[in-house]
Amino acid sequence: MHESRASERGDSVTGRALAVLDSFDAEHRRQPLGAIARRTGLPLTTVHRLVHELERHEALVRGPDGDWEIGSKIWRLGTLASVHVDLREVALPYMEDVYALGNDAVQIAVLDGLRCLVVDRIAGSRTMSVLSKPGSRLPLHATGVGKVLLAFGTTELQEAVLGSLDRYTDRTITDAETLRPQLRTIRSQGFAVTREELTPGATSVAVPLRGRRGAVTAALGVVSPSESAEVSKMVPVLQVTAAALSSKLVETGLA
Amino acid sequence: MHESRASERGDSVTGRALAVLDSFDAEHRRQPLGAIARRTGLPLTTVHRLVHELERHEALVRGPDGDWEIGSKIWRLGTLASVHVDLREVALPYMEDVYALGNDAVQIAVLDGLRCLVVDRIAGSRTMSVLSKPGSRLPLHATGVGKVLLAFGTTELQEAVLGSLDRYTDRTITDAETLRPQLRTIRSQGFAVTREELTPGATSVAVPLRGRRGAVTAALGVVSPSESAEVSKMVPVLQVTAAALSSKLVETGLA
DNA sequence: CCCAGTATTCCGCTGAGCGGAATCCGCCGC
DNA sequence: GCGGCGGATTCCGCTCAGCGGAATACTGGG
Repeated sequence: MHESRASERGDSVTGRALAVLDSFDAEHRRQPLGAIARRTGLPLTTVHRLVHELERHEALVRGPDGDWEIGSKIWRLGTLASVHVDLREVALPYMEDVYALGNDAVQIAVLDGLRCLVVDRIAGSRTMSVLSKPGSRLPLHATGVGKVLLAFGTTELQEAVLGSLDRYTDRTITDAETLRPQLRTIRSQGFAVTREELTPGATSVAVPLRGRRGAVTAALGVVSPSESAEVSKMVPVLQVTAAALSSKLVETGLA
Repeated sequence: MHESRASERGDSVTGRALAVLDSFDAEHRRQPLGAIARRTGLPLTTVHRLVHELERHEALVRGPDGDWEIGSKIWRLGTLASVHVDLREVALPYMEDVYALGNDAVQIAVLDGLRCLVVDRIAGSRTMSVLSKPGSRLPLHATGVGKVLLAFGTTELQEAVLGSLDRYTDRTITDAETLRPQLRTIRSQGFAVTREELTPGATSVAVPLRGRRGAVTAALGVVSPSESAEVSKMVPVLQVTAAALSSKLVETGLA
């Protein structure tokens, strides 16, 4: 299926270079040349030329074992993105405050297609290590922050997500008719709770963050071990923080 | 001087696309098309084609005002870079601990050419707001973390940096013969102090972080208002933390 | 040494990329 | 409303940068 010239598939050099970068993810942080070629579907020679060109411009670096990985130039450019500047940088002190109040891991996420994108999390050395890392894309229906984004999302989003609900634990809600009223409750009560729906042993609580025009643009949540989770304590802390943070986000211009 | 075809300047499409991305920095986070063309030196039409291609692949986004900015795809890819995964993610809990002990802003940095690259910093809502943001590139000779990296850097690095020492405040050391013995002291005592050398009112203390083979690969520092800075208290906290963190960094493979 | 897998090099071919020029668009001042 | 200006977009003939199959080199394990 990869027998025709790249140009016959209507892609540009820029597109192909970005496809190379896009072949990297958390499970494929470091890759040999052949793996990149296989994952992109591009001919080996093309990938070979592209990775070397990307290396020349510091977008990729090559480790001592010859494997390729994303270079710090990309990271540095990424710190200019709105998700970093307008959200993460603004939210971080507030997340610190939430963390200081309960020593529970704190995270923020935004909507990204049909998933939520974890923007950052605060986790001291004593908190849960299962917490998803920045850059992770999580299911909307099985995480606190995801449910918030889903509940306050468009009808189209909800229908698309409810159309296929994957299972992660035996607590995951995979029945649309069970989840739909939950979303309505989340909307009205202004917070979401998930109990071991993505990860065994982890309970999370999340609230919406609003940007300009009051639109829900992100979600703030905490994740705790289920046996020590204090939902009724977490909710007011999160809601007060979210109100202050939302004001700040309006100021700094998050869309 | 931009009259010849791009190809006559020996650059590739990939290189030019990356030059477009590279035209963005903290002072030019959002740019109109013409500004990108001016800053890259590429013809307007070329830039026009490239930004639209980059937008197609989510590397750039366009704001409501028509200006271009870095997209979250780049940010997400950046979270795969070693500086993020192997350093920042590992160091963050330790930085939290340092912060919790003194409420002073904490930062980590790595060497990047002849400057230091700020990887992250912890600053609650009550700490100094002049602290440099992730992705900032600071002078080596005028910051605590920078001096550490310089002191433990190669002779070539030191000579290159000592060759031109810019002034930032009236406290900045711009005389190589004053700085050189300082670097030796930093090496032997294992920490660096700067007092208002980059920013009026800010004192910073920093210590080295070591990766594999004991090489200094990063620096950990705190920044406080000069009137409340307690250097003699900060140093042991930083050094103990750095020892623990360095062990961790060896484990996780930071080069 | 042999083999298999991986990375690199080679090179004739051609259409993707080039960019100056023309056109369109939006905003502002009169 | 009009004109001017700055910025963005479109057009299109031209050509060499990019293409990728094939050959070659390299590396590691048996």
